[in-house]
Amino acid sequence: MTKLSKDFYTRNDVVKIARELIGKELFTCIHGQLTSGIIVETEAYHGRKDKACHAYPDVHTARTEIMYKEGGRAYVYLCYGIHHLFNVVTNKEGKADAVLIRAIEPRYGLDYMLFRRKLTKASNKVSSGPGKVGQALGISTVMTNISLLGDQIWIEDKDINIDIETSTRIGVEYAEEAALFNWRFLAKNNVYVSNK
DNA sequence: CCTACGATCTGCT
DNA sequence: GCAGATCGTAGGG
Repeated sequence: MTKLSKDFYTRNDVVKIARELIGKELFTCIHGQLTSGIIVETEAYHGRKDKACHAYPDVHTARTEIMYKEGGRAYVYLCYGIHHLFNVVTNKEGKADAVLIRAIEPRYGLDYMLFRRKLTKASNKVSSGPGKVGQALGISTVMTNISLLGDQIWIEDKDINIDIETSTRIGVEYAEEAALFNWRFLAKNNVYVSNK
């Protein structure tokens, strides 16, 4: 088994982890249904130091409390009332770092992902954006805080090598200087990365 | 209690 | 290209 270990997630460099997650395979097994995809787009959010992060400057609420916990768990929240966005919590307890998974290239269980997405034919519409990833993999806010070392959501290293590009993060124009950080990572020339 | 708005997506023009 | 959907979260009264 090549499942990523707690040591991978608890390191003190969320930007590096966001880059390293490109090319890893994200799995969910929900109600017995196994689905997976290669991660092709991520964004790093750096806790209390990052104006784009929900925990900035030191916000402790029922929602954000999950990000302050030890790395290696899921942070899932509802965006625009509709979309369930999946993040990987990283670093030690108290830091509130997380990586948003923005796009995957489907691998296992494509038919079931199409069903969840209410689509009939395969295309990049299945998983080319953070809301789509959540829906395709069956992830919802009730799964926030679950361990990534368990058997519902986990990530495996398949030794895949991918050319990586960087850019500024999407949808965080309000975050002043933090909006300019090149903390978005994407697989070069991959059709499953999100638009814009 | 009440209000404003968001780490988005879709459908229509 | 743009408006509408849709509701939990956070902050203020």
